[in-house]
Parts: sequence; C-alpha cells; structure tokens
Amino acid sequence: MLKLERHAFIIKQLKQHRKVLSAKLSDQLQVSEDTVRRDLKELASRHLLFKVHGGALTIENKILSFDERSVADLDKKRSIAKKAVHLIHDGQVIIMSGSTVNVELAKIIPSHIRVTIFTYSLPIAIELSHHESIEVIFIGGKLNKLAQVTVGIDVVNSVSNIRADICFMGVSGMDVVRGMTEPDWEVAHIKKCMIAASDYVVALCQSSKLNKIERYVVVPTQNIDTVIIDEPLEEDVLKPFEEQGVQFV
Amino acid sequence: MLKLERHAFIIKQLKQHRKVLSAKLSDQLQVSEDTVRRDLKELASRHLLFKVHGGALTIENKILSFDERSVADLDKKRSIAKKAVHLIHDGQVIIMSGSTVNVELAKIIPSHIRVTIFTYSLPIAIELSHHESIEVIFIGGKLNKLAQVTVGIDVVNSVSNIRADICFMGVSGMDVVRGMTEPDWEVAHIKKCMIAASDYVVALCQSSKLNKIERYVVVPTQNIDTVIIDEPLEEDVLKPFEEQGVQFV
DNA sequence: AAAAAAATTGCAAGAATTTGCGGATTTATT
DNA sequence: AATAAATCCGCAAATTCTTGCAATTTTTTT
Repeated sequence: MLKLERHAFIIKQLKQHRKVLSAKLSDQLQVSEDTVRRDLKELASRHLLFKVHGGALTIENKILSFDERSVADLDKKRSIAKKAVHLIHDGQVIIMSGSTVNVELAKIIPSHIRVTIFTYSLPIAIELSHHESIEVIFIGGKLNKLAQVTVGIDVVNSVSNIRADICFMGVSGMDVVRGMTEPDWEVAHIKKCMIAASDYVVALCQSSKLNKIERYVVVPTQNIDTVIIDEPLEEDVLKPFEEQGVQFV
Repeated sequence: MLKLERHAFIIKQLKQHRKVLSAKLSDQLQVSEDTVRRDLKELASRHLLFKVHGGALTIENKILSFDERSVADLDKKRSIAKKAVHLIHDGQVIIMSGSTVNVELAKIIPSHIRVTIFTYSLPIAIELSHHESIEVIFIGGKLNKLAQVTVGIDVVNSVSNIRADICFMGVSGMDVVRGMTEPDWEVAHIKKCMIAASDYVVALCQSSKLNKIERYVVVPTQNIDTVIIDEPLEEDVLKPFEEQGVQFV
C-alpha cells in the first residue's frame, strides 16, 4: 500500500470517527506503528489532524480543548463589539440575538444611552440589567439550556410582533452564495424573523465564520446591511459581498 | 479513550453542570480517580476550570460564590428551600416566583427529577439551565432590572395561560388578617395570577415576614395551602393561620 | 540499462508519557 | 476530636515515542 493511500485512509477514518489510534491503524494498514506515527506526524505538520499521545484527533477537537481559542477569540469578539457600539443611538429599538459577541456588546454600551432592547438570551439580559437607562424586553419561551436562550414557537410569535430600528446578529456562517447560515434549524428560523422585524441588519461576524456554510439558510447576503468583522480583509474577499450591497466595517 | 477526549468531556460536563466530581468522572470516564485528578490539575493550570476538594468548578463559579455571601439570611433561605424541595415530584408542572428563596430552591432540586418549571426570574432560569432533566419555560416581558425578573402585561397574559400543579411563592408580607401582601403593585398582580393558575400554593416565608403587612394584597390567607418557614414558631403565632386552613412546615 | 541518489520502511534500544496502586497526608464533616 | 473522604507522593508496569541504522524500494541521472 502506498503512502498516499495510507494517508487517505487515515483522513477518512478521522472524518468518520473524529479520532484514530496508532495501534489500530497499524493493524488496519498492515504496517508498523512507526510508519503510522510517521504518517500522522506528516499529516499533523500539514494541519490535517492534531497529533496526541496514542493517536490523533481532528483539528476541531484540538480547538475545543485548547484555551488559546477562548482567549484569542475574546479579543476578536471585543473588537467587533467596539465597532458595533457606535451604531447604537438614543431612542432606538434594538433586537439582539443570543451570541457571545452580543454579550460583549451588551457590556460596553455607554451608560447614558437610552434605548429599548429586545433579547431572548439570559446572559445578555443579565448584562443589560446593570444598565440604568436601557429598557430591556425579554422574549420568553422554552429554554435551550446549553445556549441559555429561549427558543420555540413563543419566541417566533413574539419576535414577529416587534418593529425594530436595528438588529445585531451573531453569525455562524456567512457566504457570498448561500448568505447567512445556521447549524440549528430553530435558531435559523428565529433569526429570519428577527431580520424581517428590523429596518437595519448588522451581522457581527468573526473572520473565521466568513465563507463558512452551515446547514440552514437564514437570509441571502443582500438582506444584510452591514457586516462587522474583527480584522481588515483583502479586497478580493470583500468585493463579492460588496457587490451584493453589503457594507463592511 | 485518549487524554484529550477526557479533557473535552470534562469541559463539556462543566459547561453543563458548573461543577464536576472526581469520583463521578472516574466512573463516567472509566479511569482511576488519580487520573481524573491529574486531568483536573492540568486543566486548572490552563485556567479552564477551578479545582476544589472533591472536583472542580467553572471559573465563573469561583467568582460567583463570593458575592453569595452578601445575600442576607442565606442560611434561613436554604433551610426553607430544603423543606420545599420535598414537595417536588416527577411529572409536575411548577411555577416559581422570583424570590431569592426560590433561587436557593432551584439550586438544590435533585438532578434526576423530571418536571416543567415556569419562571420569570433570570437568576432562577440560569440556575435551572444546569439541570439536565428539567424543562424550563421562561415567561417574557419587560425587565425589572433590580429584581432581575420580567413584569408587565406580557407576564400577566402568559401566566394566565398556564395550568400548574404547584406554585412556589416568595413572600414579602404575611398576616392572618390581610393575607399575603406585596410592596409592588405589579408584582402583587402577577402573583395573584400565579396562584389562580396553580392547584396548590406553597409560600416560602422567612419568619421575619410573618405578621408583616405590605401595601398591596395578593390573596387572603386561606388561598395558601402550605407555608414553609425557617424555624419552629410558637403555637400561638401559628394557630390563627391554621384555623384558616394553612398548613405549616 | 546501470549506477547513484533519495525515499520508505521496519527494527531495536532507550527515553518519555501515561496510568493505577499502596500508603502517608491533608481536608472536610460531624 | 474522631471519622471518612479526598489528595498527594513515589513507584512500577504498560504503552507510546524518538532516534539511529540498515535493508529495501523508488526515482533520478548518466
């Protein structure tokens, strides 16, 4: 069996099981463990997998368990929030989705600003409860415990009855062709309603989410007015979006 | 199972339950407690959790447990909650008001119990979001920032549509003649609706609130089924209540 | 086609990591 | 103060990793 075939096999196994064991691969591929290790090492150097003692895991798995992410990511989220806060003005009615970027945004809204904010996220509501001059309306419903947001038909109904000036939306996936996408159907539906209820839509989008496609479409790209990103991007990445009428900040 | 998988599992458990026990993890992961401890130690050194005797807590929890001390009469509230928890049984639909006693109650509901809980209090919802088997329905509305509960017409409407088996109610004032009373008109009105929606009404009443009268009446004494108090009281204090059909625990 | 060079593979030996266990020690609880 | 539980420490066994090297195969060069 050729090296390249082995590599392909390993990647395939990894996709299927999210992890591979050196010993098992040695058996499956009928080569020595040393060879397997050398294969894994090579694939790891090409960032196709994450090598650990005893085998290897997918890259995503690595990210999940490494703290680098949460720290580095927080900076990015804060820098997005910092830009977003300038779009908030006295008298506005605002809808905020339940993303962590919005939690950061909630933290830094200046205390003098007088606005009404609709949200269905517990952490955001808690944050906003410390702001004297913000009127907070919590959108009730069944609680999704992991995300600490309400979901379900009640949320959809409530959101449909709102008329908002601006809407700050966390992003799971953003792509020129497919538009804004979400891995969860219910969330996708709620976001759709939020956008329908708002005059102006702002997407808070970490650059890692750009050109990523999730399972369910929220809205096409042209329904989004402004995308706020954490770092300046090359012109050729932005151009296709801007041709759809999306403004980048 | 690879070390990193264990770590990922621990982090996930922690996210869900805010705490993990070494013994339980050892069982779940099928490794020795020593190994679990070593894992926790490593994760703690990376500031992904906070190690304590017997297990670990989330970083946030570490901070959270400090301001807990500022809550007055915590012991009394906990002793009330301890008694109240025995009234909760599988399959019930429960309404909880927004008192601090109810927060304590929410904390100690056994994890195996399967119930549906309606609440309009952010802290209670946060607490309950860590219980695997409780369905939480949050009642939306305008946020009262100080109490971190929703209020207003939306809450009244929602509560009116609920049919609950039991209702746990924090108490501001309780008097034989005037019944249960509240200093806030809106809260009094909401509590009235809650009681109307419930088959059985439990008042969680610190003894300091007994024979105290607030501005607005919620319901007369006889509408309350059980009052849970923190300390045994003299017969002559209880007797007039019991004559109205109220049971004391 | 032959020779040289490069890459691949398995093996062996020693190093490093991981894990469970017994026993001493510390911590929590009553 | 006593008891039980959890932790820490050192050790040993098992597994995995690294490294150098030799044999083999593949590729390149002449």
